[in-house]
Amino acid sequence: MADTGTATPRERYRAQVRAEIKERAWQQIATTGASALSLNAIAKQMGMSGPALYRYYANRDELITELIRDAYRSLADTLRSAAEKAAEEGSEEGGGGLVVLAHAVRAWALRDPQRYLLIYGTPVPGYHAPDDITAISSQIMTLLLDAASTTTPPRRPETPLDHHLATHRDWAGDHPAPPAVLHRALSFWTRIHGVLSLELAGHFAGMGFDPALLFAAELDDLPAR
Amino acid sequence: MADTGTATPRERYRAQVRAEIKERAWQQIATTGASALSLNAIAKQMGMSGPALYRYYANRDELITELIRDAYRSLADTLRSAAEKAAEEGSEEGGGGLVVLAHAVRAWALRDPQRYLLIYGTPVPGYHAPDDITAISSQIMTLLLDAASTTTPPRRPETPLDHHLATHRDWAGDHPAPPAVLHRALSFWTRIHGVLSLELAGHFAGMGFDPALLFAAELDDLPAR
DNA sequence: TGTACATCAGTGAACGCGCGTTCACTGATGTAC
DNA sequence: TGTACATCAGTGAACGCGCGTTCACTGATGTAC
Repeated sequence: MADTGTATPRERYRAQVRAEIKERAWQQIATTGASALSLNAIAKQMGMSGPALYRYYANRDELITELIRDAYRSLADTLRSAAEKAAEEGSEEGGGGLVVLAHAVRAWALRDPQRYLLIYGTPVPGYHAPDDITAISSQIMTLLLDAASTTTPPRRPETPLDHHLATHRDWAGDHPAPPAVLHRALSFWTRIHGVLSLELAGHFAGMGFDPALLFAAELDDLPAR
Repeated sequence: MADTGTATPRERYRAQVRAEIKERAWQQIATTGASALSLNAIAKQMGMSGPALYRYYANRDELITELIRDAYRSLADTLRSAAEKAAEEGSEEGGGGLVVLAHAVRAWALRDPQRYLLIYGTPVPGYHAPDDITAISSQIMTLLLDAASTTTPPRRPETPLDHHLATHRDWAGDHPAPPAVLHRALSFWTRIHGVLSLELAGHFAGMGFDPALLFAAELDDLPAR
């Protein structure tokens, strides 16, 4: 996919088939959920026999891992470009870059709900993610922290959580954000997820209100402004 | 279970076995997730043959339905008794009864994470809940609305969400709560779920902070106070 | 209190299914001289 | 440009497994007279 220029025809073909397998896998996840992902079913859909897939993925777990990796990467890319756009426009009204980021996440999640749920939903039983995936997911946290930092410093008394976060900030790595910003980023993340995951899981169905407005309202009063 | 007094020995035995089946089912769900629930495995654990379970549950779906029903009922009971306790103590500091309710939900969820996730997590693929379950889940919403009503009326300008909720309140039934209270109840629900579901799904693992403090902080600035 | 019958729990065999995965093999595609 | 060989995609058969569910049957428990 990346450098098709230097690739041999065989390599190009391989990449193509791998891509199609993933595409079918996403379709299947969208209808039956991730835990029911079946290699044989994918092969049948592609007009191949089951064992043929083992030329492309060592086993089922490797395929799922690649799907999760792709999902994380796609989300990180989406956030990155949204952050850049926010920086260019210099839109400081409201919650700074965070609001732009939030709507980017929401759009990304609604475009393909199962992709969001594969990452942030109930974990696939018996599956454990490899290390490089946690690395990408911490990239995402960094993007959130950057965006949360673009607002003016807090003008509020220190909370117990601030105090706690000052010394419990493994997840922030060496990011220079102060506790109030860490709090802001965590609130941002959990509130977005709260609305989004209930919406995607269908828990607002039949309730009669527009989730988009609740989503926006939850962003309107993030802490530390 | 309810009236063992008037029950014949056979009825009592039946109820007992049904209860044990459910107990084993919960154990199984706790380790492998709900989508992997297997009747045969439960039977084996109980030292019976697989088909024997069909004396007690018509099929797998009926068992899952009962588990979900029990979970909803248990949550509703927990909320109800927490609300009563809050009313007795008359604890109006902080967020009124909502804070008490929130901690009741959190304790309930942590006691058995998979039970919470069975209700509010990613839906079990291919399963659709019967009507009486939505009835219990709307009881829960009513309890939230009651608790959200115990605080003083809002002193803030009307938001777009308030405006929207004034005419989009199917879920509130004939509850007399004004839009600001509806907003408060929805925020309460989604924020609780945001922190709790990420925590239960293990997404805070390795981040190094205490989810309880974030949970408390999210309740500290609910809207409409 | 004892006998005849009905009810019901549980068994074992069986059906059909789909799964992940392995293995030996065929046939096409690319590579080296 | 042509031949000999290596690489690699894909097949079909097979293994072992566990699943939900049905069915005819045994044996114990309760009920009616």
